[in-house]
Amino acid sequence: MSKTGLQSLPNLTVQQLEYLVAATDHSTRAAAAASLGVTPSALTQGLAELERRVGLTLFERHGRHTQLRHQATEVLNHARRVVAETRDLARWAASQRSGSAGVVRLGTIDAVAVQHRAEAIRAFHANRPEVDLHLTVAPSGSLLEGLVSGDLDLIVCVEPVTTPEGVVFTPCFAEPLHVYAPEGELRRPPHRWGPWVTFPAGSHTRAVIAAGLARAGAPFDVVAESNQPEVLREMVRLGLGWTVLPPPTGTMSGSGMVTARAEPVAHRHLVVGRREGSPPDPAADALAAVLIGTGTDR
Amino acid sequence: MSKTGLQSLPNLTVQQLEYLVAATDHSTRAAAAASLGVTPSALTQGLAELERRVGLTLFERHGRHTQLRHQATEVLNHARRVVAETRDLARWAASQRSGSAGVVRLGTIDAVAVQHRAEAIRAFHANRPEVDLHLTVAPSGSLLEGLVSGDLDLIVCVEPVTTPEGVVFTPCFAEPLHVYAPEGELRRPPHRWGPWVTFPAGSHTRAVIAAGLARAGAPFDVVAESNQPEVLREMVRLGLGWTVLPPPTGTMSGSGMVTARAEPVAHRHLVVGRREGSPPDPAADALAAVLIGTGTDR
DNA sequence: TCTGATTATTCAGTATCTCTAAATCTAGCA
DNA sequence: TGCTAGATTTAGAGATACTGAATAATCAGA
Repeated sequence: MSKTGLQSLPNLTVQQLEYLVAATDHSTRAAAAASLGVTPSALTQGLAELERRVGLTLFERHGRHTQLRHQATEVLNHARRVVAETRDLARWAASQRSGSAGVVRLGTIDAVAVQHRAEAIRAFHANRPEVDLHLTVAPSGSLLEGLVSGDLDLIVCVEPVTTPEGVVFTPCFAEPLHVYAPEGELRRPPHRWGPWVTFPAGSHTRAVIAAGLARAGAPFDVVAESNQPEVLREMVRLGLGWTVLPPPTGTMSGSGMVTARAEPVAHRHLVVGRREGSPPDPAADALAAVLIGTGTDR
Repeated sequence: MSKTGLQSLPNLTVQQLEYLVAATDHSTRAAAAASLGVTPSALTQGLAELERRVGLTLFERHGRHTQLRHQATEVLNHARRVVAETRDLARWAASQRSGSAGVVRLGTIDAVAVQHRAEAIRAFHANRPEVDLHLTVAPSGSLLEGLVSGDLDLIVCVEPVTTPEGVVFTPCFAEPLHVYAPEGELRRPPHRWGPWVTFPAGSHTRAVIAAGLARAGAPFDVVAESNQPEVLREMVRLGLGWTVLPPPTGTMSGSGMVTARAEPVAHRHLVVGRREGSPPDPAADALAAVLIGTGTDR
C-alpha cells in the first residue's frame, strides 16, 4: 500500500504556482524572487519541486537566463488560473471576515418583521448591500427549530419557558399583552373573563398569556385558535370570545374592540437567539446588534 | 517587512482542497479519510489548517458529525474547480511524459521532407494524432540556428564541418552527390570542369561539394548560386555551368542534363540534431528514432 | 584571455509543516 | 451509568521549505 498507490493528484501548492507565474513575468529570477519577497534560492528550489511534482521539465537553461519550454505553457495557464481564483477567494474570505459581505438567514415572528424591527431590518439591508439577507417569518417554535437545525443563523422570537440546549438568547425588548373583549362584555371581573380565542397550543405567546391570566385569576378555556393576530382580532369583533394581544398597529386600532383594562395582563419578552458556540459570523453579529439596539449601523 | 506584508495569497495546497472535497462527499470523516488513504487525524489537521489559511470557519459541529457551514460553499466550489483542473493537468502531464502527446517542432532540409523521410514523417503524423507536429523546411544553416535558439526541437540537416556547441548529431544516412554538366561538355578531364552553379556560400552542402571537387582535382569557380536544386538543374540545362547535386527525383531525371561520372564525387552526410542536454521529450525522441530508422512506430 | 559583475544553482543547517499512532474527548445508545 | 464509534488532540518522526553561504556559469570590458 504505497502512498502513491492510487496515482493521486500531485500536491501542488498555490505558492509554487505563484513562483511559476512570477518567474515567467520577470526577466530574471532574481527580480521574480524579489517581487515575492523570497531569496532566489527559494525560487529555484520551489520551481524544482514543482517540476518534480508535475513530472515535466518546465525550464530550459539558455546561458544565464532560463526560459520556459513551450510544453510549459499549459502548466503556466493552469498556474495563472489557480492563482487568480485563489486571489478571488482570498478577497471574498476577507470580506466575509469583516462582515461586509456574507449570507445571513434571519427568522422572526410576524410582529418583529412587520412592526417593531421593520425599520432596523430595512436599514441593515440598505447599508450592507453585499450581505445576502434571507428573512423567514414564522411562529417562535418553528424559528427555534430552524435555528437548532442550522436552517437559520439568527432569530427573534418570544422567549420560551425552557431554553433549549445549544441556543443562547439575548433580551431584545418586552411587549405588553392586553385583554380584548367583545363590545359590552368588558366590565366583568376576571373570574368571568372568556371564553378565549388565542394562539395554538405550543405557541410561546400562548404560554405567556396563560401564565398572565392565571396570575390575574382568570380562567383560560380556549374556543378558537389561530397564529394570526388579525384573525384573532376579527374573531373577537364577531363575538366569538376574548383574546389577549399586543397593542394593534395604528391602522387597525379600536374598530369594534375594546381593551378590558388599561394595564397589560402580561408581557411577552422578545429575544434574539443564536446557536451556542457558533463560529464567528460578522454579518450575523452586526445584524444581531442592530436588532438588539446596540448596533450603530450608520 | 513581515512575511504577510503584501497581503500575499494563502498557500493552499491541492491536498487540502482534496480533503475538503472528500469531507463533503462522505458522510463521516473516517470514510473520507479512508477514501484518501490517510488517517482521520490527518484529515482533521489538514482541514483545520485549511480553515486557518482561508481565515474562515468552514465546519460546524453538530453532535457527532460536523457539517459544512453555508459560508463554505464558496470555498468548496473553489476546491472542486481546482481539484478538477489539477486532475486534468496531471492527466495531460502523464500523456506528455509518455510521448503520446505533445508538440514537436521539426526542421529539415527540403530533400529530407519531400523525398527521403517523407513517408516516415507521414507515418509518424498518422500514428500519433495527439502529437502536434510543426515542420519547417530550410537550409541546414538556418535549421541549426533554429535548434540552438530553441525555435526547433529536432532537425535533419547536412552535417557541418564543425559541430557547433550545444548540439548533438546522430548520423542518419549519406546521400551521393554527382557531377552534372551541360550536354556535350561531359568528356572533359576534372581539371577542366566548371564553371559551377551551386548552393550559396555558407551552405553545408556546398562545403561538402567543394571538398569533393578538390579531392577530384577540379577547380571550383562559382558563377551562379541558388538554394533550390531545381533552379540549379535548370541553370545547367540552360548551359550556365556545371553543378553537383544528389540524384534527381524520378520525375525530373535526364531532361537535357547528363551525369559526368557514374561515381559520386562526394557524399553529404545527413544527421539528426538535438540540443545537447535537452530535457527528456518523449514525442521528439520517438520522431528522432523514426527519422534515424531505429524507430518502430507500428 | 583574463577579470569582475551578475545571475542561477547547490549545499548545509534550521524552522516549519504534516503525517502516524496513541490518548482523549464527545455524542448517541442500551 | 458504561459502551461504542467518530472526531479531535497530542507527541514525536519524517518530510518540506526557507535562509545564507558557497559554487558555477555567463557576459561585458580591458
